[in-house]
Amino acid sequence: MGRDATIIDIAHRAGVSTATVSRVLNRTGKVREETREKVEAAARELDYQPNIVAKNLSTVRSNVIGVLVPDVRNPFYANIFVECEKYANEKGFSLLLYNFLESESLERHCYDMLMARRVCAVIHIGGSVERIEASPGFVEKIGEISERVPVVTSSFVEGTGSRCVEIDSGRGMKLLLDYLLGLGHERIALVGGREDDKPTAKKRKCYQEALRQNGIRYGNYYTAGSGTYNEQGGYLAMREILQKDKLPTAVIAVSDLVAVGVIRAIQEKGLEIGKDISVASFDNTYIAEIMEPELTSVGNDYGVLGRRIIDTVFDMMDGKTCQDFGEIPVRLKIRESCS
Amino acid sequence: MGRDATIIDIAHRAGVSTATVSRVLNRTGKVREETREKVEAAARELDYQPNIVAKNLSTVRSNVIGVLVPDVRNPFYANIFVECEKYANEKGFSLLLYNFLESESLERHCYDMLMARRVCAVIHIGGSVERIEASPGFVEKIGEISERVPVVTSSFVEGTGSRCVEIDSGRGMKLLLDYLLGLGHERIALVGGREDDKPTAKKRKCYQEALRQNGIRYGNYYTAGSGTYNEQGGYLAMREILQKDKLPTAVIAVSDLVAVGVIRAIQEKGLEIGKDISVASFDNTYIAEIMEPELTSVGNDYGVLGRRIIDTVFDMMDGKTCQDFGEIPVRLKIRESCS
DNA sequence: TTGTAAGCGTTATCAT
DNA sequence: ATGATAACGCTTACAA
Repeated sequence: MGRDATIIDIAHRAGVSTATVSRVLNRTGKVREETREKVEAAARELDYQPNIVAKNLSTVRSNVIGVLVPDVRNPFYANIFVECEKYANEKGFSLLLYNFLESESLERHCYDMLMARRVCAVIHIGGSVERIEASPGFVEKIGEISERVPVVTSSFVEGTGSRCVEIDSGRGMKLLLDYLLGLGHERIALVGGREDDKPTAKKRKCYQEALRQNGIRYGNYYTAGSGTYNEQGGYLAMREILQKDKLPTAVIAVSDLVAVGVIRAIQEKGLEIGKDISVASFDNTYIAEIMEPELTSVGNDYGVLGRRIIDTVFDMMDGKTCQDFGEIPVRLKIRESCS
Repeated sequence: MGRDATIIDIAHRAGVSTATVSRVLNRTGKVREETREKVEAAARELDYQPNIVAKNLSTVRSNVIGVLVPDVRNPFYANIFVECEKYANEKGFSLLLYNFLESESLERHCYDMLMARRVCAVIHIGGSVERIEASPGFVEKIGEISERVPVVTSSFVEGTGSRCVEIDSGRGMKLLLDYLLGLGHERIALVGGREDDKPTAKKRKCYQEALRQNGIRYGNYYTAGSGTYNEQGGYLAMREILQKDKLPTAVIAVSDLVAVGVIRAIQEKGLEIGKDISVASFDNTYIAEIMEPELTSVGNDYGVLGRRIIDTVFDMMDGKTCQDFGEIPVRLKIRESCS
């Protein structure tokens, strides 16, 4: 099994210089038609596969983008990843994925790995970038890195060169509330999410404002939901709520996964979803579709989110003075869990 | 923003040669304690980050492993990816993930990208490697690649240098059937999966054998399920089954996702899961946990699967004459969907 | 239009 | 124990 063919081999075979080969292969610079053909033929005959490692070293610019997410097993992040991947691959970029699994130290370590690999950009969704109180050292780190390569995050990280692509969760909450209010609900609970998380904070703020504007005050159904975003968190939070004497008629979960737990708690109590208590949530992942009853959920189009993220990365790489994108629009998908 | 510090900078600062710096940084070769300290200090002061690209070019051996899966949005693949990632990262390897999204041409293209990036190994789960009739050219391609770098697949690909790590779906089927038979079921349907897929074929074979051994013949409930592995496929297949005059008392879905569709069809018909018709499935992903009722499912420990895959990759890289691992054990997780 | 040759940041082989 | 220096495969001024 001989070593891979290199441009030197091609150059020899075609009787030209490596420079010419490079020019042909990359369609950069002028070459005579005849020469081009000779080179291309040689490349084909040798079954040439470019060595991107060498290319990257030479150009000091790799074409892999590092992607940091809490956990791809969560469909929300998987959706984002896949959509980003589609557009990135189209442009010849690959994605190096790291799951930091809720571990802050791992999250930090991932950054080191990304830098060591000289990724040409990093996309950081969730985790530290969404903390209201950034953990010490984190902002410095991201600031430092964003000086070297484009960094795109899911929330604004002040004092760094990073850009963010945010989902319009404020509007999402408004859509949800309008819908529920329109349905006649007045006792609406909000469940899940951690206290110090920006998207959650935004949702809560909108929630409180909207209720106030409608002259409703049921803040007592507003709960931290054990600070998590998973089923467990939703379940525990809902159990707590179900102990109160005056139950809500509707509950909004900060994510589909949380809603799953909420639903479980409600059903366990012998109540019926969409009848005794309506449930709606954020994200609109496939989880919402497979539940029974199907979940009414508000979410963004992951295709446009992915494209925006990648476009932002490219704009930054091109040195364009791009500002943060406006928030990604969301829409309400009405299914069966509310009435 | 000055360029990154290189080992040359460190060498200057520490007053030694780059060779020595390299030896210190990689703990390879002997260096005087004093020298070591000087170098380490210099590295620290310059905030040195190794350039893995250069290292890879120099060693002709990258340390990223390419991972090919149909779609990480499917929790089954996401589980595998995350577990592989854990062990790989531990050893200083990163995973380059590609989703080929059921597209055979994309699958092929992914291979080219992986090769161009000089990944040091490839892990290929699902898709073409599981076809009974390999698509033309595919075996050649994988054979060719497996001559260059270790290739680990989820099914045996004959005539190539690849190794496989298989899940013991035969045993899984047996567990499921024993359980169901023990519960008194005799009319057991099998739903989902494509005709020309090895794991599915294996399940079907075991299914038929086990039924025959028990003197049961309900092959008429055995269906191709529209050839898919998703909810839609399960739904359609189950609808078909529900039109027959003699309904099965239990159905086995080839995956949790398929089971979701099966359940939907059953409930739509006004029947009750676990009472009128029992449902069980393969994979035991979190989907099985969030369903209502919770799904009885047979699956493997993704932690051991991931470790086996990565271990196999390492063994192959070390040139160990490793044989295929025996099949990954599975176990039955009994929940509420059967009775 | 094409060629020459100097990097890109490491590693690893020889010397010393 | 350490230092020179030739790779590794490609890009890209600069020359011709």
